[in-house]
Amino acid sequence: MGSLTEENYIKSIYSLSGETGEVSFTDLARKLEVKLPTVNSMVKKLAVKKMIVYAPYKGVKLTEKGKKEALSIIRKHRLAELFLVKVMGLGWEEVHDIAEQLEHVNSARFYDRMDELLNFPKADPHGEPIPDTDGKLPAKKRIALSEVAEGKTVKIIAVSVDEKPFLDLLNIKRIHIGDTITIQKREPFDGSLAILKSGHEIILSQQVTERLFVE
Amino acid sequence: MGSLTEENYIKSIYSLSGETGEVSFTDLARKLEVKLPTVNSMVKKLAVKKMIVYAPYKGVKLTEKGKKEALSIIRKHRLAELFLVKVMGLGWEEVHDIAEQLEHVNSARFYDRMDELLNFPKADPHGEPIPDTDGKLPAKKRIALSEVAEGKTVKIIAVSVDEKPFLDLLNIKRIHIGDTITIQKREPFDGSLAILKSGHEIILSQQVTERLFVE
DNA sequence: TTAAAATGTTAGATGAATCTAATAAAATAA
DNA sequence: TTATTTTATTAGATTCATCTAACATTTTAA
Ligand SMILES: [Mn+2]
Ligand SMILES: [Mn+2]
Ligand SMILES: [Mn+2]
Ligand SMILES: [Mn+2]
Repeated sequence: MGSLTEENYIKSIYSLSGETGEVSFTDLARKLEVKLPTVNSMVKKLAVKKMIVYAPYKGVKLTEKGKKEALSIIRKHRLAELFLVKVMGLGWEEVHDIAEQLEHVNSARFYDRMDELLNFPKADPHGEPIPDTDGKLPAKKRIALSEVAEGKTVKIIAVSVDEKPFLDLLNIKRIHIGDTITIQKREPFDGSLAILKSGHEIILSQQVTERLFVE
Repeated sequence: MGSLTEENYIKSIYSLSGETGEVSFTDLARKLEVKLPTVNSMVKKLAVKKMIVYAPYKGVKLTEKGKKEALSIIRKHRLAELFLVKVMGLGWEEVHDIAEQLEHVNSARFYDRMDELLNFPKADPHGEPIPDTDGKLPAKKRIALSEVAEGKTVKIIAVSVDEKPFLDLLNIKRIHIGDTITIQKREPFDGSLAILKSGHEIILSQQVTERLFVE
């Protein structure tokens, strides 16, 4: 484990990694809300610690060690979020900010007890999978609601954003993980969807449906 | 709220304050495990922030603002300890180190929910009182077991040390908060006590009985 | 295929929190 | 009361994480 700052860099690099695993300095700087030279010097430090591979003017990429570290932090974050919802009775829209702090708590006992109390859960309150202790992530295929054809009935299994404004909107629209919905109509002009949930019609903009995942 | 470092200074100054409220730089440096000049510069900074009053070569003393800040951190620490024991099922000997981290979590919701779930508790797992939201501390008179006369029957209400080695020893001796015990004999040579707890004799050194409080 | 734009790097500075070495003041002991 | 010891202060350096300004490289577009 490195410093809080290092942990946040590792986590951000992980979450920005796409197919190739390469992450640009510009994207990292935006995500972490720091300037480019800051990222540059931190990246060099993480390279010395063998958390990432780095060569000048190439992007940056996590090593196996770095990936494991990232998944360990993500595990703590997601366990904490679920614990805050299930045990402490907080809403799914208010747990992310607390989990951002709890994910840096250094105590295996604390997280092992959470895991036990939650009965070794597989997903967080936003439907995101919880990595196991070895850093294994149960990959589940999921489709964005924005890609689903009219007439289909699907179950909401995850949201890809866990920040308050988005989840506040879903609360107002009464959209939750586990809901079964039917796509009634897709508006060609703006891509918004009219969906049916237990008899009620709900209108969702494309910005929303792109961030809702179903199976 | 200041930085994590500032919070730890405030908390240490509070816990070192005796009658007068004055704390020496030397004591602070020892408690925080830093050198004297480090304390000196930090103290100046806290004085600017009106958390303490400071004049060169005088000790340092918390202002009302500083005292409130200290009690708010202590409240979080003790609520966390009790939560870890009562809700998460950890032992009283392993919660202090985790609470040292949790006390810096910035979230009123997190601590309000703890408080509710624990039913607005008055004391932590070590018998220490939990300050309320306004920073009021229910002062209870308590006597060190080392001061109690032979023959008396008393109830253990608190321990003044919550570090693992001490609590591990109490666990081995089967001494817990709430236990009723009778002082059988005080050994004049070393001040150790033979006590009786539900029929069993337990020998406790003076170093232990000084840190056990009864009523 | 060169000019412009985007992206990444280097140099040098800053603030926070720490240190060591030297010095000053206050408290204690001879 | 003076000398010694303890306690506190100052000066200057270090490490971490950050910044701005200037420069270099790579990518994209004219
Ligand atoms: Mn989250
Ligand atoms: Mn989440
Ligand atoms: Mn404690
Ligand atoms: Mn305690």
